[in-house]
Amino acid sequence: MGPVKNFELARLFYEMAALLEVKSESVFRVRAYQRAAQTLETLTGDVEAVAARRALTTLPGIGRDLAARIAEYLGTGRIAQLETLRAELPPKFLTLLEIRGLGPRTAKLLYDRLGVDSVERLEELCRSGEILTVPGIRAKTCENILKGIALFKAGRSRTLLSAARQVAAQTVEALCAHGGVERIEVAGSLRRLRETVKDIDLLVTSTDPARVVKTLVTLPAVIEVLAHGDTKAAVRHRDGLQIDLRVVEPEAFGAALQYFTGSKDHNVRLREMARRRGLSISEYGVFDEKTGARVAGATEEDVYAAVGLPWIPPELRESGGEIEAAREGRLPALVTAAAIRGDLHAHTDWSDGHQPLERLIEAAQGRGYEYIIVSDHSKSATMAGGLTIDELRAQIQKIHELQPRFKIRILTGTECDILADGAMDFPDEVLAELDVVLASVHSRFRQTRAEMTGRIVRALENPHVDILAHPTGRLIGSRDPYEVDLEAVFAAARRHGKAVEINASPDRLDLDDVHARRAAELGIPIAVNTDTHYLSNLDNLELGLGVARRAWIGPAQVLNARPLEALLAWTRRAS
DNA sequence: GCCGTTTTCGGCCCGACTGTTTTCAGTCG
Repeated sequence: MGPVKNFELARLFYEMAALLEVKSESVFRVRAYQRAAQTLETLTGDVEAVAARRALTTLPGIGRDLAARIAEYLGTGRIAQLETLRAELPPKFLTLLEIRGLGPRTAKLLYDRLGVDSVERLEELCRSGEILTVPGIRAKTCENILKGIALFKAGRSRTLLSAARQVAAQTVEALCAHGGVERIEVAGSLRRLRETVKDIDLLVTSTDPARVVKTLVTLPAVIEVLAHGDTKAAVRHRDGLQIDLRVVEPEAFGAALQYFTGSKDHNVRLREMARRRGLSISEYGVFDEKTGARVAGATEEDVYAAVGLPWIPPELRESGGEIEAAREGRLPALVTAAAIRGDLHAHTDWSDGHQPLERLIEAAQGRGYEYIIVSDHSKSATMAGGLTIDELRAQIQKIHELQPRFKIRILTGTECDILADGAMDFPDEVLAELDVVLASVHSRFRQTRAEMTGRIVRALENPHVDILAHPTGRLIGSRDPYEVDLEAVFAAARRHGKAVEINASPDRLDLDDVHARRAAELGIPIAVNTDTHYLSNLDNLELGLGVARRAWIGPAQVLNARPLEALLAWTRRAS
């Protein structure tokens, strides 16, 4: 898969940035490495291909020197400068920087003075009190470091978007219930719909700021107050999420919303643009540097307009080319829920779903869909109650009987296992009886990269297969993607006219944003499916659409945004 | 280390809160 090298290099550049920061190198030099890492992380094409075209320096933030480092890595698998930097510090030193509240300065100070080289050693020194011998470290700092260590040990995992959305909704409701809130919005990575988030950013206008801040810090679900000022508070929620609250003036709300939505890198880019125009942007507004007059700030549209840009959807604000696209008037029109005409991945109690066929159909019709698939598991998926051929045929018969009672079109289908050798779990003549065939991997996850890639490519060669479901098999936070060359998989999908799925299950979100963007750029139709097992899962569509929007995908690229007839014409295509 | 609709040199985003400080550095977002 092409982006593997992109990500490897991004990680190495982040590491170099951290090492340089510890060495007290120029913050601008550090930032240059961070920006290059960011560029590599969001690059949808293959960095090796860019290097082959000798076009590395055309990438934003990558100049002569960093291009040379990239070329060095692609050529030799090493970066000499990085190895020199690593040699100057103990191997586990950088993990110290993952402790909240402990930055590069203090970590280096503790290393120089006391030889702190690991989290374990740091904890010993805090507990023994020896750390207090270091100038500038007193009891409070020691206490904060111990808290940070506890947090670090408790697990550094980020929270799933779906869970964070619930906490955010509850918190908003609680704040509104206790008065003082005029307007409240969720900002941050939650608003950008990142797949996981680390904290919840809330933005409020208020007639009584102190009251709102007070409400937050005293909420029963809050287990720790991290900061508590006049217009700002930060607390830890009992489920581990940090919640940051800011109270702002109405005339600055747009500027504050823009600022707190981020991403940080997007904002830096925007502020640089502003500087070049003699403007300065902060969370309080856009200001003329000469006169100090506020020129924008009430709405986000104003803020972007002040630097000559159209409003940019939050999902795109990842410094992945959106500012250039905005400047050139080629921002995509992103897919919305209104464009979705049906769901192409759903289960019933015929396999491992929890609702009868009829309930699924009613619920889908109730959502205003034109069509709903019934795609239960195939026979080899025994754990998931996969259907035998006879059962599948009985289900098809049942669907034909039910159809006249419903306006919505019920599509017959299967989520058919791709067997270890790439054969499909149902024979071709059975697959041919279905409207839509999903193919997916549910077993033998540990095959080699070559085996897994060949397995999936073979499945895509089957003329009856329509959609590759959850293409990488990852479960966020619990199971890594299986080893697979996605670039080869996408090439096969394109060659054989198949679609790939964005699976909207909260812990799947598979494809992810970067790979979905790549697939869509290749012209592969994208199915945004919920993989519903419980009826409430139909609401997960929003999460899948979040991924699609972050992948710059418009309605024309979404398979299940097509009208029924167009969809059926596509599934009946000659392969 | 990067970059240019003020510049190929001299800049590089902005502010709140905390803890340890008599004026500010570090950290975070």
